[in-house]
Amino acid sequence: MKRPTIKDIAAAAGVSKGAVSLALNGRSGVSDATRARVLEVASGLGYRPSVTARALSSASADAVGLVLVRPPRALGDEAFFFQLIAGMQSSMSSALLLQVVSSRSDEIELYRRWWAEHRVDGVFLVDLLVSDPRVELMSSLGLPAVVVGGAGHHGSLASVWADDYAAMTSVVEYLKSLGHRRIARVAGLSSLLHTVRRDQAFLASVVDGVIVAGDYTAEAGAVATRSLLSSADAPSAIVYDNDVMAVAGAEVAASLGVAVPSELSIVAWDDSVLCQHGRLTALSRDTFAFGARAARALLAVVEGASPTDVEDVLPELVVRGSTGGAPSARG
Amino acid sequence: MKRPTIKDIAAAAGVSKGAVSLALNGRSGVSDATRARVLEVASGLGYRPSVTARALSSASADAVGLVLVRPPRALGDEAFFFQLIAGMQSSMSSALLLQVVSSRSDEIELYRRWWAEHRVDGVFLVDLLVSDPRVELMSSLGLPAVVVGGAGHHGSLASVWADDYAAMTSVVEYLKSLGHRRIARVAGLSSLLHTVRRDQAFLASVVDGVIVAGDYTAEAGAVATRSLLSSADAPSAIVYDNDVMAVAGAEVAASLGVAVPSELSIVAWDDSVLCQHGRLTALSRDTFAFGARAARALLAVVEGASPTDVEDVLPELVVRGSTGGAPSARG
DNA sequence: GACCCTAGCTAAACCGGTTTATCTCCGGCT
DNA sequence: AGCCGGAGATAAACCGGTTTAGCTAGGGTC
Repeated sequence: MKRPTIKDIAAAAGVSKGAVSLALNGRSGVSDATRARVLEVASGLGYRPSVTARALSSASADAVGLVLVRPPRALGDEAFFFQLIAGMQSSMSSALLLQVVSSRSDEIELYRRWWAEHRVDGVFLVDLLVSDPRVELMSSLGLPAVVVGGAGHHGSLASVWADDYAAMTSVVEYLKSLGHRRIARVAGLSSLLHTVRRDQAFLASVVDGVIVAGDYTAEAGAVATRSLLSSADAPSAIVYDNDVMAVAGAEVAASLGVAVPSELSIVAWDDSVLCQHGRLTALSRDTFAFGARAARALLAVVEGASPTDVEDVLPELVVRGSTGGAPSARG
Repeated sequence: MKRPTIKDIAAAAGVSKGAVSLALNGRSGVSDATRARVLEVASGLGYRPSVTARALSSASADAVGLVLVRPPRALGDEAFFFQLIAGMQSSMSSALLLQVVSSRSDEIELYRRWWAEHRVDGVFLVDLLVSDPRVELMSSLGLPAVVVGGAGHHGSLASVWADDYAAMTSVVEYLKSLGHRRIARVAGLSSLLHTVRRDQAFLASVVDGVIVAGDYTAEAGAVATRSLLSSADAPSAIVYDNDVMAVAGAEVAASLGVAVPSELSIVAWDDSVLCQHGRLTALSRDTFAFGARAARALLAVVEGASPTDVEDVLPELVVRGSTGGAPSARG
């Protein structure tokens, strides 16, 4: 069993390969009559162009790429990425070439390869680093790319981003309005750009703050929480950088006999089923829509549009049962 | 900026394209001296073969495919698939071509296309239907494939599967040993093969059972639970087909004032952070390892090994706080 | 009627590999 | 000396498209 090629169409329609190519791609150079005949023959034979062959002659590859740098085991728990991918897919007709690698250098190498082989039409850049070599790489390669979730304005690349600074400020202001003074932040990986942004915003608006490093795992959330709550000047509120750490923190608090929210307020960054069920106040954003927006931005760039910065709507604070007035403010 | 091609290597080494190809692929036909020189030149120039071009001449595409049929929005909540994908990636050096489509016919069309274009070396088949046309399709196309999570023994295809029948039986036996007689099952999509298998096992081992259809969403879990608990002969135990429905069910029970586990026992199929946090008794399997196993099976088939059936370890029942003795058995 | 243009098409090169047919040279055997 | 065989290499075809150069026929212009 073999699928028809452009040669078969040509033979069946009694024209040359070149004419078939022109006809199928809607380009001038063939008469309307010929075009019609070719199209008819093509659909009659169930013809589908081979993206592989097409990519070889430097046209579209009909796929976009996404490389994730991460220990694979850890990936499965991060609903964020799957939501994002699902959203991307919803706005793309092409396929997504996904690969998980373990080091940043492998990632760079992979992007180079994909580019050299016309394997993808463009790529998404996620987990932007503070000074990310990929931005420069994309520009020099001329590979269409969109930065997802950076801080906006990355060289000449398109980007889709959310204002983490403003979001963090709003969270802190909310906690301050409840009377909290000593507030802790359990941060994400410090190499990531958005972590730094959130750190900055946190320190700028907080009265008496402390930042503990974390890595998005439940373990990190538990360890950080335990150390914070057992210190002499324990905070009355903790802001976690993701849902998994927040839930782990809530459990540690419970096990230490620290009541939530009367003695400790908890806020999670990124809402999820986990937060909903744990009744945690969370900073919610529509990751699916975010992914869809990123996909549209990438497709636009691939099609030659000039790169734009799209700012996502500000995440919304969903107040549930895990936040309340500061202990001292209640007397 | 342009990457070196095989032609550049040939020119630099002073040999023909063909010789370079033979040398690089370790095939006979060139002398050791020539081979060494070619390899040296190639690595000196940082040469990487183009998978695109290679795929065109009917060799490896260096990618495997996975098509998910699903409304994209729903996808993000299914941690199962992301875990699976993460596991697959951990055992593969090649990329994964992922596409989400909305209909079964689109899925079939996509597999045909990918095959026709040598775009993938093989594919994973998930969500196997009761009588699935894809099995026949893969055989007729000669496209290497591995059935993931079916019932084992699918035509001539390799498969990686878990014994859902035995697993369901063990769950029911466990509940029976606690004194439960009237047991309900909130099932998954009835078109899926494993749903049917679980239905059969459930009905075969239960004393007084009832099955309600669901679709893995929290809404379905809530609706089913509400209707079960408000009926005249409410069950004393419910087995849900996934974690999301189980958690939703637990919340409905709480809102109706039905105590868990004293008045109602709950078991979830597939463990997750959600179950851990909700203290739900769950049937746990290592989805990540499952994915890794599937990837290895696919690679083996791609490399020409004869298809094998790999049975995964039996899911293990993790007993937490949501199951206990039946009300009547306690007096 | 000679000339030029253009529409419409074909032939051929090209993309970057693999594979096959062919050609040359050298050594061993009788 | 003559013949055969095989190693080592090259040229060329091929995969399935795109793209460019070139050819032909018909119409308009002077």
